[in-house]
Amino acid sequence: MNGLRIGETMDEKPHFATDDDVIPQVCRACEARHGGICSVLNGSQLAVLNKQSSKRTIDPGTEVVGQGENVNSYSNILRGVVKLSKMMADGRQQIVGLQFAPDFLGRPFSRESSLTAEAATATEICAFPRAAIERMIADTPGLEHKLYGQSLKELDEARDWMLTLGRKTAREKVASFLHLIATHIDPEADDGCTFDLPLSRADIADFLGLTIETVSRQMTKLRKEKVILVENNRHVTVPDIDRLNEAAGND
Amino acid sequence: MNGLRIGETMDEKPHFATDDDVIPQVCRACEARHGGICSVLNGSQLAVLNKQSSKRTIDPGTEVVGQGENVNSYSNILRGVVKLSKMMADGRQQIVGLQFAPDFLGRPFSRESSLTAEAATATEICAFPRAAIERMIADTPGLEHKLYGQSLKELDEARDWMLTLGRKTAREKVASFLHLIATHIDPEADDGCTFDLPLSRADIADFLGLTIETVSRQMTKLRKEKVILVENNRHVTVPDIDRLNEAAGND
DNA sequence: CCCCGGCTTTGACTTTAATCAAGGAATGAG
DNA sequence: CTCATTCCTTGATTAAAGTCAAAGCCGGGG
Repeated sequence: MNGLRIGETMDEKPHFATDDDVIPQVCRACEARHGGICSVLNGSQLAVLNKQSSKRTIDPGTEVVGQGENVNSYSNILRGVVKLSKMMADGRQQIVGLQFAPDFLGRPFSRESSLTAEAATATEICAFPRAAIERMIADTPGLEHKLYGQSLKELDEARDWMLTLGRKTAREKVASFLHLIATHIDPEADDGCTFDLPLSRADIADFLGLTIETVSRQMTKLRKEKVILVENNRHVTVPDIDRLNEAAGND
Repeated sequence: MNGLRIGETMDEKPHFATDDDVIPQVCRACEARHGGICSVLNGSQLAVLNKQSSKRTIDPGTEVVGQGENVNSYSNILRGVVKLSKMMADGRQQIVGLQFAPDFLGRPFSRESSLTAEAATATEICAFPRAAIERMIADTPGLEHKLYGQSLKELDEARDWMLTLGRKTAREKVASFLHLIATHIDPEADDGCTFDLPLSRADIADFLGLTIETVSRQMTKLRKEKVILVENNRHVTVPDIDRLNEAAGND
């Protein structure tokens, strides 16, 4: 990105340590210290945040924040998949994003959530009080930079998905979804990856703007054409990611 | 938002002026100094930027940036409407956002544009070289904060639109579009607003994930039901914005 | 082990929007 | 003014996805 400091740890160098250099014990092995927002914080900032943070495990299907609710905490996703969705008054629902570890969960500077965040799989988060984060953002430009970066990434993803929702066929939509999951869950495998779907057919339908039945039919077709292999409904193998990508309409 | 300085002008106060207080002549009446990113810059910063900036008028249908092109400048929209769109290899297109004055146009920290920006109406922009803005972002936290704010706004809008694309009927989509334009072009009018559509039927179709014919049919229906009045294809009057909002599925 | 519940698949039929095909207004050039 | 072009509307037909209904699969509890 630009010239801002990325907050590398100085653990290795033997020198006279200050508070800023000491990483709290619980943070050391934490996923969020890698790619997450905590990677731009120094030791004393981590210590401050850590004192107010609480780790929570969330069962699939449990809401983290509800649409229209007041938000009093933000969090880092440490494990699992969180779905962000919007609901219309008559119950129609659309999933507008999926978040994976170590994403930051929450929309800064907005008291009321315009969407629902719900665990799709077993999920672990590290939650902070609203005020603690906002104070830290205000006097840590690097943190705001990091958050800005995530929001730009989410914006790119949202716009990609708008193309999928508006212009792709049911078949292409399902293939696009499988491709999205494949590249997020099994990022290294360029060829022949395998994973468990984090979403039920109903969730997939809500993500793709389709019905359960249509998702099921298209999955069956892709299976019969050997673009994917499916075991036990949830477990998918993609023998050739390029073929899947082609089925998704990305030439 | 938070406690960051919003960069108010000090023109009025009689005191010993520094360079920072003097607003360049051309910026004084500029829309971007109001809500745009220039509102967080001081006089000397505006002067620096101003020296490298160029105002340009862009005809409808002209590309500002092309999908896949390298980006070497960013700009402020001073007048008009810019459409952001994505195209698939086979020509299917989706408009993924509309930008109005005084929005900032460009995606910081990405060399290559993932979308096309094209003037929808006669548009005026103030363009800056890439490097000038990025340097200024790096040492002006208030500027990055402002840009972050715009990106969060765009993300909210993108997600709202995902619900429209994925879950609304053709009628609701068209009504949603009209509502969006009504609230952006004629923001004060709570009741009985009137405006010119900035987009052709083809563009509206590309924004809504529909065909031209379906857009036209739904416009006709809404006209026959007196939800809207249409003159000369482009000029629309909304007698009751709540009825339009209801037709858009927002109860 | 079997039964029950939820999730998923499959089939028959309906509905919505897309496609194909004319025809009609508005705009601009000559 | 007239013609040509582009944009928009309307109608008839088709295709894609939705709805309704039933049956299969899988996992957990008794």
